[in-house]
Amino acid sequence: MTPQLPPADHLTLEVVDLIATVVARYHEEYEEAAGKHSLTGAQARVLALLARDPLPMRRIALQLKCEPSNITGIVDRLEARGLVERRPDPDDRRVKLAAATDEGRQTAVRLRESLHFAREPLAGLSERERTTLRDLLRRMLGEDL
Amino acid sequence: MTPQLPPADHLTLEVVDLIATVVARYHEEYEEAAGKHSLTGAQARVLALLARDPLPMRRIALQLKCEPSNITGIVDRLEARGLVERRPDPDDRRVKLAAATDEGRQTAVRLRESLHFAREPLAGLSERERTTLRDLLRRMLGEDL
DNA sequence: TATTGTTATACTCTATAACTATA
DNA sequence: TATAGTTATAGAGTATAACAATA
Repeated sequence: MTPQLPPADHLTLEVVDLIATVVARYHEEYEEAAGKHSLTGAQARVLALLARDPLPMRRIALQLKCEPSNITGIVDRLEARGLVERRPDPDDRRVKLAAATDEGRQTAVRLRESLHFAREPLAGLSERERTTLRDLLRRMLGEDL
Repeated sequence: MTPQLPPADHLTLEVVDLIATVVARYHEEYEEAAGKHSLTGAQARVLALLARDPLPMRRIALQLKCEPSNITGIVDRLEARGLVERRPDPDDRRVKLAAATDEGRQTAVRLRESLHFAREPLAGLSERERTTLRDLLRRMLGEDL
């Protein structure tokens, strides 16, 4: 069953609305930044993941919360552009490890640098305010961080 | 040119990371809530818009920030399910107004009620904290609200 | 038998360009 | 001629089901 919630007061609805705006703004900027590198959002997310560590295809699907069959195509397209490569896993010959190439890592870094969202607006807040914001967001998100 | 930003400090990066988590969480819940009503995310967003007011196709595209040609298909599918209907605009015969049906409005209400995100976690904050969060988010988002 | 990655299929969303009917 | 909505098309993401190789 869906948990029952008390009727939301005006203040809560206002905060929910602000969060929805943040979400919309964040997504626009992410897609725009990806587009500047001729990447789709999904490709950019996978590349950002692989820039940290090589991962089995299955693990990528878990991170993106989509079916493993979809990852095949996304990695195919990244591989065709030389940003990612597939390597065998020495421990399990069923597994393929997707890994970012040097060029892929460079692209990931430039992508992250072009993602100004939240960084630019946060510059308008004092350190004390940013700390408050951090603590409130942490409590909102709960223990599972 | 992309505006130059000072190198981000640890605190700022942490807040950016928390916001990214909020964004991811919000999207998961939105898609899940839409799915429970057999709607895609795009269909749910359009339905939510039309539940407030009838809109010309063009205006829907502006709100969703996509090409007008895409709206045709989305409204087609909502119309096929009886959630939305197309009406002529008496003032301009080129324009078609998309409007939610009674059933569409009911679905929109249930959709919004099943969107617990941000409402549930916010319940853990005091009114004073929610006010602080609201003010900080407002300042982050700037004047263009 | 179970698991990993892939293929095949179908649907939706997306942008682009061409078309129609109005203005 | 300009605009609103549509159609046609192609590419990408998504889920489902079936498959080969490996465990």
